[in-house]
Amino acid sequence: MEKINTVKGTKDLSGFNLMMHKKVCEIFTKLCESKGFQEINTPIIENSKVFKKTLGVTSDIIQKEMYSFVDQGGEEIVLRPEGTAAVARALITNSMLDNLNKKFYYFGPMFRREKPQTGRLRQFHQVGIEIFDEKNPFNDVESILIAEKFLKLLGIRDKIKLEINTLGNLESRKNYISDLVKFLKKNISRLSSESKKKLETNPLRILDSKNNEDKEVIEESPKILNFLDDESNFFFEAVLNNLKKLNIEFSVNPYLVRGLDYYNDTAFEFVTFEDKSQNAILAGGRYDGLVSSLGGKNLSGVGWASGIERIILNLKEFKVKKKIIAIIALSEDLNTKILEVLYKLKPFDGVVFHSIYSGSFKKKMIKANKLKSYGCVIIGNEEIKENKVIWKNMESGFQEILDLKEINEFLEKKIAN
RNA sequence: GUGGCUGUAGCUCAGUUGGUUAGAGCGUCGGUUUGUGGUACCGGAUGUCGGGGGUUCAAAUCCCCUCAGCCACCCCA
Repeated sequence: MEKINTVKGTKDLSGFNLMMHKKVCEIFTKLCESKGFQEINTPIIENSKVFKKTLGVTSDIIQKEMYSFVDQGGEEIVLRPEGTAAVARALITNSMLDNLNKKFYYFGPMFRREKPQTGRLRQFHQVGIEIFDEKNPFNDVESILIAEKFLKLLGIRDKIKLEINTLGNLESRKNYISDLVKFLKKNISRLSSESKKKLETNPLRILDSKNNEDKEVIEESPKILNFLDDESNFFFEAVLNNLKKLNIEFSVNPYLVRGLDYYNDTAFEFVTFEDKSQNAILAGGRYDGLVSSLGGKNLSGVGWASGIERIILNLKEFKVKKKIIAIIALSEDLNTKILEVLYKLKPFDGVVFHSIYSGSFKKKMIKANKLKSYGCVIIGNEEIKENKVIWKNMESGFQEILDLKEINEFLEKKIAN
């Protein structure tokens, strides 16, 4: 029989891996809830317009990475490649633009048809936040602050640096791009062939090229910071000053740009220090035009998204201290009693009750041991006649007998230490 | 999408210039008799050598194609 595998770039999640996943989401959820964010859960399939109208026709995502299909009703459907545009769409769909609280968080799978590598999958998972509001630098800082806190809670902040830049408002950016293009055209012979193409389609992206020849040209090229108008400049300074006051470490990277069209002004990235390919752990920025480009009112926003798989790559193993308690009976005719006990037991935090039904008694003990049980509840033929069971501490080997009636209270004490 | 590397039991790998029934460690399973695990000892099982085709008397080993993973580019979280 031919073995059927997962689709390229997708993974089954189970066991330890799944647990890490859930842990990241749990930390994220708790943090966001405590800071007044509310969860939003948008569908995995969307009308393709949601992204085509917002991400930019020159972006790789739109050009070649979206999973799309025409459904039986003739509608062009895509598997969502990212979360921000979908959340913005949801606000419009559900008339939430005037809600008092427009801070949202989400997590879930995203889909992009890329060539898979470590930290780059076709189905990957993101957590993210969005703050929709008037354009206000404090929101930019708050979103960065949440990111900062999130990475700290995960224990990976020290592996990661924060880089920040501004793309300026539309006006500033337009002026900058025209000058940049002028300069690059003069030096076109020195550019890589990739960058030559981008000159026509997406000149800003030339700035973060890793090609050495490009880098030389880029160093000499005009800088966005010199093209900011007063408004953009004031906004960026406000963000930076607040970060400084809050003792958030960052460095301004004038070559940091965004791949998606809807971004303007603040752009930031949390990247690992190691010089690897998939080193952006968390990235975001401000988007003024997003909501209106989807037909909503003129409402600005700022937010970020982070790849769960990339976080996990940097995570030291979480220690899960789950205590396993095996429930076994001396003979198989007592298996019904196991079920009785299992049913009687109340759930304890961090405790897993594991019933074992088959094999000789010795086999069951071996199995309990292999499960790394903290203890065993043993149902013995003699003891059960008096409604008693045996408790065995698997670390010390010490055994005692207890009343079945008091099993919850008894175990509560045993588990506590 | 482009280029490079890799692919042998569940896992980590070994496999000599092509040459008999493809190996090790770990894990797994069974045993060392009674209502008690861990250590020790003994024993068993497992592989279409990623898949397909070709060269050859003979292929895990050479050639071609393909798939998957990894690394870089690209892109991005």
